[in-house]
Amino acid sequence: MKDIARKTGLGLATISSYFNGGNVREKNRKKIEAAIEELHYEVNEVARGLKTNATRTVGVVIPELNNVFCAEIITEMEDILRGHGYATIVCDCRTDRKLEQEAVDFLSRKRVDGIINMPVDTEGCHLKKFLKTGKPVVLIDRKIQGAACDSVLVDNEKAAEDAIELFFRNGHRKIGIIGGPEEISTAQERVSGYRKACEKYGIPLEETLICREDYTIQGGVRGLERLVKRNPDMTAVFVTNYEMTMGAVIGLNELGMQVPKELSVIGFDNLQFARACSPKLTIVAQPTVEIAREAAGMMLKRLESGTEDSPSEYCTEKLSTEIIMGRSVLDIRD
Amino acid sequence: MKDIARKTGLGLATISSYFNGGNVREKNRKKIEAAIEELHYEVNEVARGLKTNATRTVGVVIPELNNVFCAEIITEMEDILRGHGYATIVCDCRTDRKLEQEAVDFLSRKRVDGIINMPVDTEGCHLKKFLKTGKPVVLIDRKIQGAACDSVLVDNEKAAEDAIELFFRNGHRKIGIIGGPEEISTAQERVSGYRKACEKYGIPLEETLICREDYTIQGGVRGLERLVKRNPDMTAVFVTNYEMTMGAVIGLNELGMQVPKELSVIGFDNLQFARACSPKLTIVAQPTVEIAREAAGMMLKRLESGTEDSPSEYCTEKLSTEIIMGRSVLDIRD
DNA sequence: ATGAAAGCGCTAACAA
DNA sequence: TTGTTAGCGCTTTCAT
Repeated sequence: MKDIARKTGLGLATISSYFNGGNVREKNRKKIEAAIEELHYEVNEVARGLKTNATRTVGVVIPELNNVFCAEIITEMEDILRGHGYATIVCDCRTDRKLEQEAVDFLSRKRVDGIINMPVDTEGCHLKKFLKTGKPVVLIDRKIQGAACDSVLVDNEKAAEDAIELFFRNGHRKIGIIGGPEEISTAQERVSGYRKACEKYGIPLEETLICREDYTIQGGVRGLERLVKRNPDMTAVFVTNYEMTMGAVIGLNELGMQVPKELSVIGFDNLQFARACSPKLTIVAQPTVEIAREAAGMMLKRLESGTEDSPSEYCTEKLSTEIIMGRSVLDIRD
Repeated sequence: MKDIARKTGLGLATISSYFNGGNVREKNRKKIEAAIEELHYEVNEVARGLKTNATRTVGVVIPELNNVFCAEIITEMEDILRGHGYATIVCDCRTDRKLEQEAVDFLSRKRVDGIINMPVDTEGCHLKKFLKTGKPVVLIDRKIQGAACDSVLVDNEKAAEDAIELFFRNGHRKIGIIGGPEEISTAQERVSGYRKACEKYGIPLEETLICREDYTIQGGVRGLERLVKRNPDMTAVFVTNYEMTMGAVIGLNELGMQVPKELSVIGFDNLQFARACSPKLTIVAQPTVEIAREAAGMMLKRLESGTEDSPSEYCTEKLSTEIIMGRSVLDIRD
């Protein structure tokens, strides 16, 4: 910047003013532009960030980048944030608490203006230090009890209830579920939705029909094999996230079982994958785009409302899922 | 930092030295640590970056985050770079040249130490300015003619030839191909590999068997429908990337066609998806982990070799693909 | 509308 | 080993 000041004979303040939309005389504007061209000048955001104490960057911490649900949300959020002049730093913590803590600390040292997080640590310890800075945090997908921040969630109990209801209406009474890890709130809710629905429809709860896996493809394969082996009379299975759904389909495939003749299936998320299954898979789909929009919107609101709001009014948005019909649920009513 | 200097009665340099692994007397080390704790101090990487003119951050620019091939590579690269103390800023440019240019410029202003890029602009215009800074660039997956940087590629011609050879050995002579966009080097190579293989095996080339789509799921659906309609006697199809493979499977599904009885198929990438198909899909798989390792390794080498190397010795690594057998290729020899 | 000067939080060269 | 000091590139009063 000094160079361009020298070249144009102007003061530093004028150049700075030029870059920040201030008033600069037409003549000087031209001169500055010429100098920029000649010197290949490019603003140094590092220096600007130091001075203004704002990096116009938001950090995103997620358990797995290599996960369609996360990837879809991030893609959309990034678009929106970029549209408002904010950059995004994505950190994938490999579903590891320690790496998650490191990611948040790293972003904090990089002085991001806010963090959007799909938490692995359900206690939220990793966010404590960052929250003390007064900068905003938005949680997505999983809640943390008593966290001082906004959240965007999905009605997971309802999602599971809808799936069980669909099975019930088609005559199923022996319905298995491949649930997620005990400590993740979405997994708790989906399994409790299953339990409540069974109760509601008078379906006897059998613990052998409930299995917990780890939200991975391999987990889905294992879960399906286990359920099938333990419950020869089971007629339907509900799988509670996308990776495990893919795993369950692989398992059925490798066991040579026919869907829906031998087993009815309702999966989770990823419409395109559902379409690629034969027959087309019926799924419960989460509104990824809306989740992203909502989260980005909340973050921008905090960021742009100059001063921090009163810390009491943290809001929690709960979105609805939707069943997308395929042909993987057999009507066995006689 | 000043606060902790005041609190401990030490000089700034001592504190700085403490943070940068210098020698600090045990007594003072203790005092500093106590002060850090008390003040919740955290290094300001923005300031450090300004001073040292090195952010220990590498930028990654890719066409789509929401793409398994990209996501797998990024996940692995991030891990490696993090292990060497480098952070990663990922920019998804939505397969848009303008956004790609903006992403590179953004990273440049953020003063990243290097950029890893899977280019959309095959001319490489977007990198020109950044390359002038003398900082390293590593290209992955797609080459750019005459670019002053390292590249990690895959032997795409060989990949296509292997697929066609497999079809040929199983008696197929009417083999369709769903190719990618004309301007992308991988797409060119995969189609030219197909042409060369046909020549080699004496299979007459028919232009109606070749269709070009855009590497998306919808493109795959369209391509498959088009090929099937135009070539009633076609017995096999080779699909040249993962998204289009999924699309082709969807198309086959929705057309109610049996694989491999009515049509043999070889897809591309994503073993898990191939396993989920029924029957299991035969695919050509790219070595994503190796690509990531190689790219991260090249970047680290440039970054850590203090001074820039002689600009002549840019290297290009070419990795091999592998066929993973499924049951989607029918032997029609009589 | 423009210029001079202070300072953001840190590192590094030099001196003690 | 520790302290002093200058300065990284920018923004921002406060004068002019």
